[in-house]
Amino acid sequence: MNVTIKDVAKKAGVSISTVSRVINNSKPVSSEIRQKVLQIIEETGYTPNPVARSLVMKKSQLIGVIIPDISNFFIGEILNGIEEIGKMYGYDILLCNTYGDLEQELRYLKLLRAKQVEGIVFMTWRLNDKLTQYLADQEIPIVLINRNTSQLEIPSVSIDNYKGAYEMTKYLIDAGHRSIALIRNNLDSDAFGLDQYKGYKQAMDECGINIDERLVQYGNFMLDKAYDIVKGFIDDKVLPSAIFATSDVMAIGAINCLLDHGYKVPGDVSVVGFNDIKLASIYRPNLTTIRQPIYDIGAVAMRMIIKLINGQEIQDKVVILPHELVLRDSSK
Amino acid sequence: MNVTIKDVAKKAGVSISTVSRVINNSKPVSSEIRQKVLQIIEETGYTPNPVARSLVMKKSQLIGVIIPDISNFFIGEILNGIEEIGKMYGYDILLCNTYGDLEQELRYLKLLRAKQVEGIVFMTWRLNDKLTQYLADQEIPIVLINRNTSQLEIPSVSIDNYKGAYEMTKYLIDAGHRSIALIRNNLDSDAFGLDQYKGYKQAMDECGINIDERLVQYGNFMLDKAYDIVKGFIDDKVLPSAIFATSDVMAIGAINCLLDHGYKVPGDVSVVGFNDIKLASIYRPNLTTIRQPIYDIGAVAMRMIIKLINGQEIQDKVVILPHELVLRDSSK
DNA sequence: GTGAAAGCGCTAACAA
DNA sequence: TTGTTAGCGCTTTCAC
Repeated sequence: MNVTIKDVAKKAGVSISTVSRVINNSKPVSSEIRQKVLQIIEETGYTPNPVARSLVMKKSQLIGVIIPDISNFFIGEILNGIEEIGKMYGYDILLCNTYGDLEQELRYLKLLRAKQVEGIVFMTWRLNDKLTQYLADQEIPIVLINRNTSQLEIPSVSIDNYKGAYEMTKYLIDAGHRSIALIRNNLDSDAFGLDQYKGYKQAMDECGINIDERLVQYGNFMLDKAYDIVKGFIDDKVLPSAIFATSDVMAIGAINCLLDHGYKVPGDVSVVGFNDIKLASIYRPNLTTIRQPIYDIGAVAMRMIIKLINGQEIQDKVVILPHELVLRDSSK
Repeated sequence: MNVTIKDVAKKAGVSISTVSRVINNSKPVSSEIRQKVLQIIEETGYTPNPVARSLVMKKSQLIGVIIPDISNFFIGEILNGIEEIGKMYGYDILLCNTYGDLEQELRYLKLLRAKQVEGIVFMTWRLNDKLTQYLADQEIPIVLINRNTSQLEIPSVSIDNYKGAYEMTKYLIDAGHRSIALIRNNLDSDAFGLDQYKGYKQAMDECGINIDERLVQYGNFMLDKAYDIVKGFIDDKVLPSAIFATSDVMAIGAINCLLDHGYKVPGDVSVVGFNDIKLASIYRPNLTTIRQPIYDIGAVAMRMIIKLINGQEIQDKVVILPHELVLRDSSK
């Protein structure tokens, strides 16, 4: 059996309230007694039981983190940010992997509340109205990652996907490309995917380039899917001079396909990505991409949650972090 | 305020014990009453408070997972296995990221016990005697990942690193290579690194090949480090015909360096890795490597912990999963 | 400044 | 089969 507050009180010859007071510094305690208690705590190696504490205080020092895929390169980096800030403030992380399944997401949202988590960092591939509404209705703080729900003002942190996609497309156009494929995700309910599409369209429109609908495809974040799409371009003889994939992983899928079929990148086709995950600069050719401050996204989200938990004021509920066009070797 | 067992009892006109019984199926309850209670639970949306439950039962349905780096490619895949099995058995995961720091590891080990986790899955880069002893002394189940501590018989799951390294080296030798560099990790306290070295040495010895000590270097799992090591080979004009890196990431670092300096892989130098992370077959050239069943390692570890928690018998405390030599395009 | 006692929401003897 | 009651380990009034 573990040592409890009772044991400490008995050994110190005081009441448990007194012990509680010295642990929490909640009320003045005469310094002699305080010393004595501290000494006993030291001797016995007593640690307050967080579960009991949770029960009475309805607090847990726990933050729930709901994500669609732990092994995803992008998410791993975000988690680092979340974890580090959490640790800094003494919060632990209850991790929930949903595989993007709505059922799971709702289940976890419920479960986490039951587990007395004090806040939730939520990330999903697609955000439909039902989910948004549900999130908005929660009484514990929730911060969304990578999705801004402009209407309902749920706290969120992301980059400006519209601008990012616009800049990338503009760069490609300025480099002389006229036929530019877009491999985007296939989730229409997904605000950021839509934003990216709008950015692409805007740039194309501004420059008076007609969008060839055959070149706008849904890749659904998957490497293999992107590979197949490019294979389709090749088979259909509509291979563009540039391919813009809205995730680095899809860009790599595209390049792999081109390489496998004897095309040179960027010699024959320029391929660019989005996110700048670690892999983007590991892979050869290095990926031209839009850099998101991935670690910071996690860190900022966590910082927000903690502020929210403490009832601190936050200026902007919707945080937009800066992005950056990174030119590397996969495009020209 | 949330609805509690009391509320349900009152509304159903029964005692809280009865409610508890229908929730847990712990004792027979007449079916009329059961129906009534179930109905009220449905109506009110009542969920038992796990914290209160934890307190009284000293159980939490929580398993602590201590790992050195969430964003590591290898670990992400392991976590998938852990998570999925955990979910299957109703366990949640308390995630702890240590960055391989011993202090953190010990701190978390303590913290997790205090949080009433029922078991711990532990993974670290290096395992010294102090830590091993500490782990062996814990009274809650602990399963080690990727390290087998033969002496103390702590439950663990990994592959046979000795054999894996032996087979890989043998393959290289059989392919005609005589100068084979080994880029290993630099942690001598680390059993599996040592095993890998032994496997390499054994194969070399058997074939009567002298090991050129200049070609055995410490890469510490880091891509950049491996890159620099190969740069060193080039500068020192001791470039071997094959490089065996004990992690895929290091192998990729090596290849990148070779590519950047105008060498062909595998034309000029064969490079092979270890682990077979997803990246190994995404990267071009595809990596020849030793495949570990990464997902399974996590899954099996979790399954073991759960058995241990339930006091079930487990045949082998030290589980060795099968590995496999995967021939791809980075070697010849 | 200190202690007694109530209670957080639940489970599990023990009675009935 | 059901209800009463005593805790689990802690914080927090409320007296003193």
